[in-house]
Amino acid sequence: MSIAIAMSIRNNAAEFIATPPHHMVEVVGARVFVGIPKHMDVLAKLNPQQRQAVEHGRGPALVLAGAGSGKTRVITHRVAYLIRNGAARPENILAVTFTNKAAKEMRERIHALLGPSRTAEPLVTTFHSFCVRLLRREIERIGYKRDFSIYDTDDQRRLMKQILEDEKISEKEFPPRDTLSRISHAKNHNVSAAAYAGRFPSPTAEDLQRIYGIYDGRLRRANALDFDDLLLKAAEILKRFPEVRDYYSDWYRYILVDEYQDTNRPQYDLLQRLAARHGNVFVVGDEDQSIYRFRGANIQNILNFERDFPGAKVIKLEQNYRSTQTILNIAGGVVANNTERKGKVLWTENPRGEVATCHRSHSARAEAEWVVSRIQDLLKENPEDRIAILYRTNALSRSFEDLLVQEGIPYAVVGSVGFFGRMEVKDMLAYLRVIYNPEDDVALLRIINTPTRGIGKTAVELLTRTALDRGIPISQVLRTLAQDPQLAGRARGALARFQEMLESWMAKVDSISAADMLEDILEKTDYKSMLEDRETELEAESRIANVEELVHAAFEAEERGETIFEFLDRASLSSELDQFDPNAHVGLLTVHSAKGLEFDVVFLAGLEEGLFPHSQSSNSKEELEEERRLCYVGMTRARRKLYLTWSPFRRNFGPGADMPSLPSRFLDEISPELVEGLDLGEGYVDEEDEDYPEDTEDEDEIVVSTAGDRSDAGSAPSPRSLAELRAYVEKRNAAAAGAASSPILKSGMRVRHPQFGDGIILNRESTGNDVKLTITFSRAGRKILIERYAKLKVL
DNA sequence: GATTTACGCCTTTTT
DNA sequence: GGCGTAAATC
Repeated sequence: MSIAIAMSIRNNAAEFIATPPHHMVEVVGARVFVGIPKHMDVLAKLNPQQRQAVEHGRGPALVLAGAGSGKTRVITHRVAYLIRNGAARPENILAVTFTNKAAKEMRERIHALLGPSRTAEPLVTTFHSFCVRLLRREIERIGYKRDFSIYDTDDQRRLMKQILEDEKISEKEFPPRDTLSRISHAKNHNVSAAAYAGRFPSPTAEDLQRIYGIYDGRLRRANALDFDDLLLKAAEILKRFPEVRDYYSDWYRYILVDEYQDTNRPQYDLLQRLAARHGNVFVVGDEDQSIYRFRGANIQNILNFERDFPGAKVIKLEQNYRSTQTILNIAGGVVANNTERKGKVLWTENPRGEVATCHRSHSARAEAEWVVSRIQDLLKENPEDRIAILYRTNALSRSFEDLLVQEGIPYAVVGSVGFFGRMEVKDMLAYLRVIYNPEDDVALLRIINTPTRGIGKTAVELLTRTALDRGIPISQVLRTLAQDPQLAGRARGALARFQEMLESWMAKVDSISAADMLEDILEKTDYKSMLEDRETELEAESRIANVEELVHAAFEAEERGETIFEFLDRASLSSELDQFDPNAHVGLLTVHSAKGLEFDVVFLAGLEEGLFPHSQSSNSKEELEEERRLCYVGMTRARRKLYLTWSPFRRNFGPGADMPSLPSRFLDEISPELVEGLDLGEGYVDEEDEDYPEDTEDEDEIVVSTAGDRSDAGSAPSPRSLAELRAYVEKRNAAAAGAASSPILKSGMRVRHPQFGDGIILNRESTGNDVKLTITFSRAGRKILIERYAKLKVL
């Protein structure tokens, strides 16, 4: 019966939306947009166009906002304006972004505008997060249970591999990644499994259609949704249940959308339906920054907005506040070569600024050396600068990272596996998922023998086969099989022990917190000892620390009053970009992940034909235009100075690997007078090459002192792989942070916390590996913190 | 069942 | 060149 208990709806995970007040419509019905604004401060620092956008009344509006023109500013100010003028109560405003990072920033800025004493907050969130919230409340209408799981790409891949195996389909013929991306593509275009072959004819369409159908069926049976489903199912509910649509549409009277150029079909449908009752859709976007076509983003959404939302007001923001005129001219000159655009010309009152610098290197290594030495000079001159190295593909980060580590320059990188993507963290979360949604077969298979507990391949096959034949979840098969006398004793014993463990956790589902549950899982499974015998000490340490940090995160989530599902949802929807430290002085990231960010100085690296534009995205005009927009996005991240680097002799793989590369065509599209060093891009071999002997840097190889410094993170690195390199950096940083804040804390001490402010330690107790501190903060009240993670400063 | 070796691939990826 | 997966070993 434990399964039945676990399936019952816990807490009030779904009660995220307050009941709408009866007088809501009256509030909104008042004419609030005429007359003298009572709150000039919200409008004060806006230019006329921004102000016009912020003050827009009801009905659809499209703000075409060029790079650096105050896009976020317009949205945040408009939210504040609507609230201040009484046009809407905070809780009736919905602002949607694409990234958690953007949502967080927006929330903070709105908060700053409105001040603290608000009872309700506007809902500022991502599309996916919004859908999850809606689904946790409404999904039973379409036959799922409220405690559904969210399948990330890794889960999807596991499921797909399982399906291919069950169906005896070769992975060679239908590579899981590829197949999934086709399915995703279909979903992003609102094409169901049943309609697949009709809409996307191809020699393998029939097979794909079948696989797609099975995949969807399996998801449903696992009570699971993939990322695309989150949008699709939410949109479906709003379509099929007009009363639900009207409820949400009445509730969210004002809808604001950031980065509208990146919306896809399901997102568009969602907006249409949410706006059904009022049409108050205020979207901000820039067609020149549409760079997610490959993920289903439809640039037509922004190009056709006026057609789709009749009577839409269109406002252009063309004044740029970020960059120098030179940088704008460079970027503008490149993107002007595109045809699929509405056309904007950015201008700025900022100074003309320095010309950009183009530099050609004889190898990737030399490129990195040049860039890093420039960075050292720049930081010497302006230590407060924030500098970014941007590149088209993640593979390019390696040479820069190597050198930055060697030179001891701290940097932040997007592109490694984020916290919630770590194997050990995912394992732990999979345990939770099974406990809270026992139908989640993918999660169950992930942990059934992790750590190993004698449930081998044969046992697992028996389980999956039976589950498949009978159309029931594996957890149910497990219960019968664990008691089946026909099963060999040893296997049965292992299954029974695992089953009992699950049973005991499921029984506790309503009585203990996620953090306690995780602790219990760690203890019963002895998970940490599995991590202890890893190849390197460094790896084991880092993995164990991650597991502990997860427990801590669950603990903190609970402190904030989050439900277990809110915690799990956040884990599912978080990305490594969220962890990128925007205050780092040197940032390494792909141009894609740099969108929405800005830096004082930008190095745009790897500007070669085949790399940028990428050879695999140069097959059509559309693809090439997207590459060009990408280049535009990269260039416009820079405030003050832009560096462009390329190398004809980068080691590249695939066909034509040993051919020298030509400089990127985007370099040719820049007016020569705006860039120094461009002329060097003419040929790929010239006399200067003699000045660059290969591997001049051998003497820089720092010899690791061998005298018992194994635990010392200060020793020079000799890591082979990127992962090792990053683990090393992580440890070095942790060591530095630890050294800076290692005073022994005691009860009665006054401390300062970065978020909670000043407080006094009431109690300090050890619990196993952790030291828990009870602290009363004057501002934030009483909190319980883990000493290791709380970044406390003794006062 | 775990560890080792071989093979094949190789964009971007807000969620 | 390096990584992840898959068969091939111990």
